[in-house]
Parts: sequence; C-alpha cells; structure tokens
Amino acid sequence: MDFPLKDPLKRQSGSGPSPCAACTVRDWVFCSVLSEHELSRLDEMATHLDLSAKETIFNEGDEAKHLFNVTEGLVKLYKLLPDGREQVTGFLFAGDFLGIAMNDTYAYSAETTQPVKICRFKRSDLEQMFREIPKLENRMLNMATNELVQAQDQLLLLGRKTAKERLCTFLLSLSKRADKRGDSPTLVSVPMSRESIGDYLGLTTETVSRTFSKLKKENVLSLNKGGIVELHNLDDLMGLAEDST
Amino acid sequence: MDFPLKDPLKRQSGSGPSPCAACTVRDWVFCSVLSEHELSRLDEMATHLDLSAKETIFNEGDEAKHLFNVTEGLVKLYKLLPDGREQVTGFLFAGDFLGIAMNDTYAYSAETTQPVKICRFKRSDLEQMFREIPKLENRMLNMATNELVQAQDQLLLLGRKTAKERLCTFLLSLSKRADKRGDSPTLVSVPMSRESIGDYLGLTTETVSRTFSKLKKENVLSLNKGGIVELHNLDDLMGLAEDST
DNA sequence: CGGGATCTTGAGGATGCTCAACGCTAGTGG
DNA sequence: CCACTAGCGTTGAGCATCCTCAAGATCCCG
Repeated sequence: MDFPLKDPLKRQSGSGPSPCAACTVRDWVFCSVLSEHELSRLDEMATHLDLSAKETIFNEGDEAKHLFNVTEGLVKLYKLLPDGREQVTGFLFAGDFLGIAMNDTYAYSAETTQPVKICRFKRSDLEQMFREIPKLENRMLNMATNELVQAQDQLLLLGRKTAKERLCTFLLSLSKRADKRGDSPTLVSVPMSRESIGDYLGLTTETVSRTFSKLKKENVLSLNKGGIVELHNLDDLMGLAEDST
Repeated sequence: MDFPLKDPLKRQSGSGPSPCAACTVRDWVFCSVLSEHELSRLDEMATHLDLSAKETIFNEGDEAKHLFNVTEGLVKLYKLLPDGREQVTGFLFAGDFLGIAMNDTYAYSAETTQPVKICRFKRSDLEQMFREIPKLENRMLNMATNELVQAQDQLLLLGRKTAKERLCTFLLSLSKRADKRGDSPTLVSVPMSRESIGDYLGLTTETVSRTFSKLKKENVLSLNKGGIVELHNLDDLMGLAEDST
C-alpha cells in the first residue's frame, strides 16, 4: 500500500481563505444542505488537494480514514482480481462524493484519470458532524440509496446486456450527466480511455472500439476531435440501450 | 402493476400479540438497535404477512409505500429488460431487510421463491421513527453501505469472472451466510433454481448446470438430496472463486 | 405411481476475446 | 515550428467461452 497523499500541504491548492464558499460544485454535493455557519466549519475540516493524472487516491483494503469531494477532473474507481483483471465500479466527475461504499477499509481503489481537484475530510470529523446535524446523515443515506440504484442498473447491464446495449447505455448516462451540468446532451465529452470504458462495461478495449465503429457506421453517432462524441438521436439511443434488435 | 398484498388482513400470520418480541431473527435486523419500548412501538406499525411461493411482493416502478423485513423463507429481487431478459440483483433470507435501494419507486421487483413470512412497515411510519431515533437512521446508512459493498463485488463478478469463478463465488457466499446463521458451512442448502442462479450470475441455466457437473467431476463438491451442496474444501473454493486457472 | 417441472447432457453456433499489426494523435524536444 | 515517438485507438483473423436449441433424465408433488 502506498500513501500518495501523505504530505498534502505541499500540494494544497492556492485558493482563497474559504474555498467551500466559492466552490463551484457546492450545490450539487452534500454541502448543499448546510447553512453558512455549518459550511465554514466544514471549511476548517477540509484539505484541498491538486492531483495530476494517474495518481492513486487510495487502494482497496486501505484503512478508510478519509472521505472526499471531487470538485474538478475525473476519478476512476475500480477493483482488481489477483491476476490483474480489472472492474471499474464507477467514474466520478466534479461534484461527486467519494467514500460512501465502505466500512473500515475502502472496498475499491480510486485513481485520477485526469488532473483532479479534490476536498478531503477526516472521516472522524465528518462522523462527528453527522451526529450533530441529522439532516446531513439523512443526506448521506439518500446518496447511498442513489448509488445503490445505480449499481443495480449496472448489474443488469453487466449480467444481461450485449456489447452494443452496454455502450449505448453508457453514452446515454454520460449524456444525462452533461445535461444536468448544463452542457449539451448530444455533444458529449468522453474523457476516459477505451480500456477504462471496457473495464467499466465488462468488455475489452477492442470490443469497445469495434462497437463505436459499428455505431458510427449505423449513423447513431460521430466521433469528433478531442474525445467528443456526437449523439445523433437520443431516442434511438434509448431504444438501443435496452434492446439492440 | 398488480397489488397482490392489497388485502393483507386475510393473510396475516396468527402469531401472538407482540410478534416482534418473539421474532427469531430480531438480533440480525435493524430492530437490534431498539429498546423494548421502541420495539413495541415498531410492533404496532408492523403487518405480519404469510406468503406462498412465487408471489409478487412488489414490482419495479411501483410506488414505494412499504419497507419489509423477511423473517422466514427466500425472496428474489430482480430487474427485467423489455424483451424478458432477467437480472437477479439479490436473494433475501430470513433476517434480511427489503427496501433500501429506492427513492419514490422500487428500483427492482421482489418475488417469493419459497413460502415467506415477512413484516411490512409503512414507509412514512418508519421515516417518522428515523427522525426520532437517529441511531436507527445511522443503522440504515450502515446497511446501505454494506449492500453497496456487496453490489460492487457483484459488479466484479459479472464484469470479469468466468462461469466457474462465478459459481464458486456464489457457493462461497452461501456458505458464509450459513456459517453466520450457525449452520454448517460445508453442507450448504441451495434453495433457488438453476435458472435463478443463472439470472443472478449472468449465465444460462445450462451453463450453471454444466459448471456444477464440472465441479463435481473435479471433486470440489457433491450434489446431495434436497438441494444440499457439499463443499469439499473451502480453501480450494476460495482460490477457484478468484482465479480458476 | 404418474406427470409436470426442473435438471442434465449434447451438438452446433454466435458473441466477444486473444493476438497481432497498423494508424492516428498529442505531447516532446530539437 | 516541425519531426519524432509513445501511447492510444482501430481493424483483422482465428478462437474460446458461453449461448441456443433439443432431447433425455431425475425429482418432487399430488
């Protein structure tokens, strides 16, 4: 186990005195239920970190001392089998919370895929805050519930969908997220590698690439510059995501 | 959508005046954090139901009015694709809680596999109780967290494991549950059909059956009468569950 | 003891994987 | 500013695992 964040001060982001108040993703995250006063207390607890691409945030099995909030960039969560096979359990974008699925140790590894800005909290600090602010605990339960629903959708995908259905489902979910952020739902940024997509969808790099090509040929999408995928018809895509016949 | 439990009184179990106090699974479920007084209040909220095999408890998309506690039998949770493909997201045994993964509507369907005894609570009643008893909400968050960890293990299984590894992982989890209940971890009851196992593991009935036969031939297990599987060596099985080479 | 459902086994086939080569692109350093 | 290169993406051929379809065996319940 390595502890890449052992000396966080060196890498702390140089933001102002109260980063939380200026946080661009504040309304999307669990902070949204807090008052100004509570927020400033959260501020004191938070360590703000800047990470570059391909850095390990923590490893599966590490003692779960921290919780995180991603404020910028892309984080990959994954589990490994002894022989190296990898299953990506999720991608975290700006505004996503990290650290729900765990007891005393992390149940998966977390690694940056792109440069990332992240707020780190001591677990004990947050748990103390939960006890004092019940609505915060309630918010956490809600978030856990949502994650569980998502995980179950992913079980259906991995257990029963074809390669084409899997990729269409994935693109659709990226589209929905983009829409929620206020970005275009048809010009979607796909910032992760083919390999990571494969590890998320239970496929190989090659099958992901081939399936992209097939969808391009069928005029479902275009592959633009800079990892931008243009989705030609979201309704069609929704059909393809559930039943590719 | 059908509502098979519309007239619960007809089917209420004939237990004594305070079934919760006599509940055989009490210590395993969320009730365990409650005092005697709180428990009797829970009693008043609960409806105790007896169901036979293959009954629908609720369907995916139904308004989530109730939460449940299974006290006896076996419940199957599943999701369907439009063309009928099925993914089982979990099996619930005595002591398991039902209703975590949902917001306003159920995210999956629930159906009895064997005759089942179940306690039903109105969601609004329980939520009121959560507000009054924070440790209950905390317990729910814990349970949700555990389910999430399990779901992620299942993602790894469905995305990256071979048929043999999947079946061994499944048998091992049944063995662990049996052990926790105080039953033998090597003489494990497998009360669900090959088809349900397949729908849980992302395989077909035939592949499940063939894989059982293969494991039998390799002397990993025996298939005894009455759906009892004898596991010959749990350590070997743990190896096979992660790496079948 | 009979019969329907479940389980097992077999043969053939399809989807997705492996191995391999090639093309593209972005980042680097001259 | 451009050429180089390493990593990533694409495409192809052959193959393995698991699926489909089908028939028989077994179990369990009435």
